[in-house]
Amino acid sequence: MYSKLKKEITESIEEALTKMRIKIDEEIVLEEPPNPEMGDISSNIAFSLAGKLKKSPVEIAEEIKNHIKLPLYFEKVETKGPYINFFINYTLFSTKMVNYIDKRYGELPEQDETILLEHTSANPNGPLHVGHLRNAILGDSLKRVLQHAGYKVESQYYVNDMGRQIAIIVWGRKKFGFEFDDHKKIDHAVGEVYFKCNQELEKNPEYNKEIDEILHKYEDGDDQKLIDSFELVVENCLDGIKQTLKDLNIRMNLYKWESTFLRNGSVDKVLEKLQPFTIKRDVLYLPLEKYDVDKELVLRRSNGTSLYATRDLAYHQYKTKNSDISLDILGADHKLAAKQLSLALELSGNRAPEVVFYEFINLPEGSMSTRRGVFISVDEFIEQATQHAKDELLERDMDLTDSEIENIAQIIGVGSVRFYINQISPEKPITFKWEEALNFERGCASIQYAHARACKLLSKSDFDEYDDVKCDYELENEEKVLIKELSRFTEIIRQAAKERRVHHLTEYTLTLSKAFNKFYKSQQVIGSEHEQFRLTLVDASRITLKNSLKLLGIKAPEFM
RNA sequence: GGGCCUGUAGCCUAGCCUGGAUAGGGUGUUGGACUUCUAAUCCAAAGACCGUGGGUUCAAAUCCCACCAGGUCCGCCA
Repeated sequence: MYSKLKKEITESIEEALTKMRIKIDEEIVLEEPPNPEMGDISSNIAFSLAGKLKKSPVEIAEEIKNHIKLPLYFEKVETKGPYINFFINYTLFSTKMVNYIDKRYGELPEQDETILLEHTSANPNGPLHVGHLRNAILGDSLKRVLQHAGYKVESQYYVNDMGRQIAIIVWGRKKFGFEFDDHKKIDHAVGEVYFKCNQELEKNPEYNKEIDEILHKYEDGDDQKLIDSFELVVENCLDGIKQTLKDLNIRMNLYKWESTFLRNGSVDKVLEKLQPFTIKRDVLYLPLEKYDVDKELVLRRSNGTSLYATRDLAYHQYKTKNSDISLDILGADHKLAAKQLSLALELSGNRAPEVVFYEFINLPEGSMSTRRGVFISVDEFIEQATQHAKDELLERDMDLTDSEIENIAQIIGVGSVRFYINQISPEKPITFKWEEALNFERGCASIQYAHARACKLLSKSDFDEYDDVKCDYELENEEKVLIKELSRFTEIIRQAAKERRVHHLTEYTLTLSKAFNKFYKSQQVIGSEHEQFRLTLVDASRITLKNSLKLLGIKAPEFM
């Protein structure tokens, strides 16, 4: 609705300018005045016309104001210096808003395009750690936003089963008899073996030859026993990872194994298409200096085996065929590789993916590494966050059963984990500190709390949707602010979907909950003479809060 | 050395694409509000030469250039 308000203002300004016989080329940009007393929406068009008309902006603003026909939902327009400020007619607008918001609020019209969104795709050589977390949460939240914005989205996890990492584990299990510890969650047990193998490798780098050999054999695909042992490692580890993803409210549509593309011949097909552009020395490579990339892309090793990039090329060819948009979530360290991949895809007649990059999450003492066994696992992070929430719940002594406490603590804990990641722009590096990550006040919990408060109010009053509620009084400031925030929801989703940036929504949800909490604190709902309207407003807030949280992959408890 | 990213109160962060009014939040600090729909809340105070220097502009956190600091990439790893 907010964008509709803006559109109406834009049109009325254009109309005024036409009356004044002024033509403009640029788009009319609207903004929000710094203070509600100055109005709700404003235009600074007078500035840009000043040079052209050789008049002072103040004069121009005044003149435009005098020609303006007040749009619907507005009650006043005035100038303040060079600014033209519009005031919303809240009585009218609020009536419209509260009746407009229903449980599908924020959904945009269906789009024709399907998006194949690849995210997480962590190597199955250990549990997900906090570094992977950013990929998973950014990816899943983006999926939710894009779906809400009308796209058909399929999420895929690209399973890297042909990597050196897996070969190392297979090798270590055979050579040293390392076994997965039954007492541990399986992905953690795999990670532990991986760590031990690497210690052996470090002691004796000669072993690397044995690993190359294993890798070569796996690629040949003749040794069924070897294939089985690769699959055992990968499947086991993946089981653990899937559990973690489930805990995070993430469901993948498909797990696509890297080896598929080698075994079904599509790797060879891509290489054929690229053949005119490649050079064969001892390796097969694609030179890219022409395209401003200094580093050539190696497609086959001198021993004839393929590389990650080769198989990824085949995977992206599959994406080209099976979707309209390929969207990848990648760490910023993959920027060069992604550029090479994109060029190779275009040369082979395929589509380059859109990529959302994010910077690393490091520990204060340095980067995380599964190989060195230095990392904080996502499981541990969730556990700590949940424990923190549980302590808080117990302290409030709310007469809940044990299972209710467990359940709500989990919802709050996971929510805070997701919120923590979503709140920070992806291009910003994060140094992970427990005290910051576990600090929920004013974060996710305050949003969930606002939602729970709304639910409680509605249940206490036996609220049952009223038809055609009318606002027939001068609203309090807190109500106006809340209404305005509610109306911005759709525009935020549109923007987040378009920019592929979820964190606008995080910011919005926080602002909305703050507006609701202020309203709640300052205005009586039940028993007030405006009870009917206010309850409807509470319900509209409840829905919008719930939908916003849902898009962030966060559950909204009805009490806490 | 070259490419990319980041630099906003003690700490964390939004705003930068698309330049406009007093740089928005949070945390921490100080003070205040539960006989009133849940105080994970609300109110108030203090705290910012927007990394530095130049430029463009009526107007720069925002655009351009240079520099400084941190991160990252430049594997026949993934």
